[in-house]
Amino acid sequence: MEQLLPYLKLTINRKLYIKDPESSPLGKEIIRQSIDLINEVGFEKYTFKKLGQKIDSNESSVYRYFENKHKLLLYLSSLYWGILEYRLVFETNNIDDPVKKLEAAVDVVVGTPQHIDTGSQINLLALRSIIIAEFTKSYHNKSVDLENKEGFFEEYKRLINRVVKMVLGLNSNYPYPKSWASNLIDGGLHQHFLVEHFPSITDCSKKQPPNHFFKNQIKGLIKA
Amino acid sequence: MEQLLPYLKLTINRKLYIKDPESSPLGKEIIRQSIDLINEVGFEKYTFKKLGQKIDSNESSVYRYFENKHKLLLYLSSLYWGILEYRLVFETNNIDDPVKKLEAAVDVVVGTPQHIDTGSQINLLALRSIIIAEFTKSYHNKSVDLENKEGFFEEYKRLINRVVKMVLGLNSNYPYPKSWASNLIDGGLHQHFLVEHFPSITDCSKKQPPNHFFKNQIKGLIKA
DNA sequence: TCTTTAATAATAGTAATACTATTAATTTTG
DNA sequence: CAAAATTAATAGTATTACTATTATTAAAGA
Repeated sequence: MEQLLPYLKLTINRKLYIKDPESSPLGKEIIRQSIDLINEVGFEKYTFKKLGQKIDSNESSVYRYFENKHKLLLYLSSLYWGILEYRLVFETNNIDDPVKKLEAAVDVVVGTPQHIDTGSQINLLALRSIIIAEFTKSYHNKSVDLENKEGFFEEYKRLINRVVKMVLGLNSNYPYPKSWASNLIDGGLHQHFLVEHFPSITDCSKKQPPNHFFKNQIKGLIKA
Repeated sequence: MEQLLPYLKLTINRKLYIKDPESSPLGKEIIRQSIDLINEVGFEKYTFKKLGQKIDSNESSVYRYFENKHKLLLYLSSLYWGILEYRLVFETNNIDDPVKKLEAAVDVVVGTPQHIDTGSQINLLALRSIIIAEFTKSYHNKSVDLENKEGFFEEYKRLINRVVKMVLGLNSNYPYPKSWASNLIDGGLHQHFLVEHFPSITDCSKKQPPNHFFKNQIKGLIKA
């Protein structure tokens, strides 16, 4: 199992929270309901005040868990990528054929999220919607480099590097394994977004989801 | 010349501005200096007040041109995509070989921006930096669908659809021409961002820029 | 040239946001 | 059961994204 399980719970960078939200019912409620609220009103209109009301608690109580909403978004993102990493390793572990392995990886990484028991019950579909709509905002700012140094994007990068290995397992001479993998993650989110909001510039749809588009590229990868 | 030139100046949606910034020296200064200022401090910290000071003018004067900074970002984006569309048509017009044509398209669309005379002198490299860092924010919000209906993303979609035609010119049976083209635009920006901030998850660099990565995919497109 | 109009500048003000600080009430734990 | 930790409630601050009003300057028409 590639010593993975210890990650899932543990790797969310401690600097992302003040008090571990997994350590109390209020903390878990903050996560659960933040996902719903951000999904509902969007990250810009989401405030700790509104969240406090929603969870029958208080703005200042939320601030005891998270320094600010930006950090909370980074936390949710890490959670999402962590869950995907878990499923990625789990679901590709026993596949030997490198093509099938990468196909399975694409399905995990850009396909519909499968439920997984993470202790607290979170709405994974809502979480993915948030990631699709808001993840880019978490790094498109002037403090990326600092926050990257602090390790706030480790889960994200680790996931990508797992895909990179699978691409190389398919064709060790392919010159763009990292770009292909990072484009898979980012592009997967983007195609999902287009299906919802800009259907005229994507061939993907509910019936032909984004993972099909990327799996279609795999044969090209072998020869490249 | 595919009746293109009339576009460039004219197509920026009138609803994006209150008073056409091209219609006065102050307006042109607003655009020019906004590009510099956003590039410098980031879109979040960019305010009309700061801009007013920078151009030795006034916050309220800026508001006479743009309803808010979100509209200004949409304006700058349309300007950028409009310029690319112009160059795209111009530089691929005389190429018959569909592979070479698409390669040229990729170079225009994700390569380094070439200077073009747009009347007012704008810093195209700075504008591209803004697009790389901020364009996704212009549609990742709750009003996308409305704003899309209003035509605020026409330049963007038109550019993509021009690339779509070239992909189909190469292989009319390829099932994902739109997704490939939209992924080219979005993924191109993303790879540029990675080169600057997350070099560990991209194979691209200054020497091996993102357009190489996408041109490498073209052969796979023919057989797909 | 004078006058009207339009464009711009200056100032002030408002509602909302993203917090901080303080104190009070409640829970947990040793 | 007392001390410590957690949570709730309230208030306050700096900044932002505007709106409104008035004053000043420039341009354009008669």
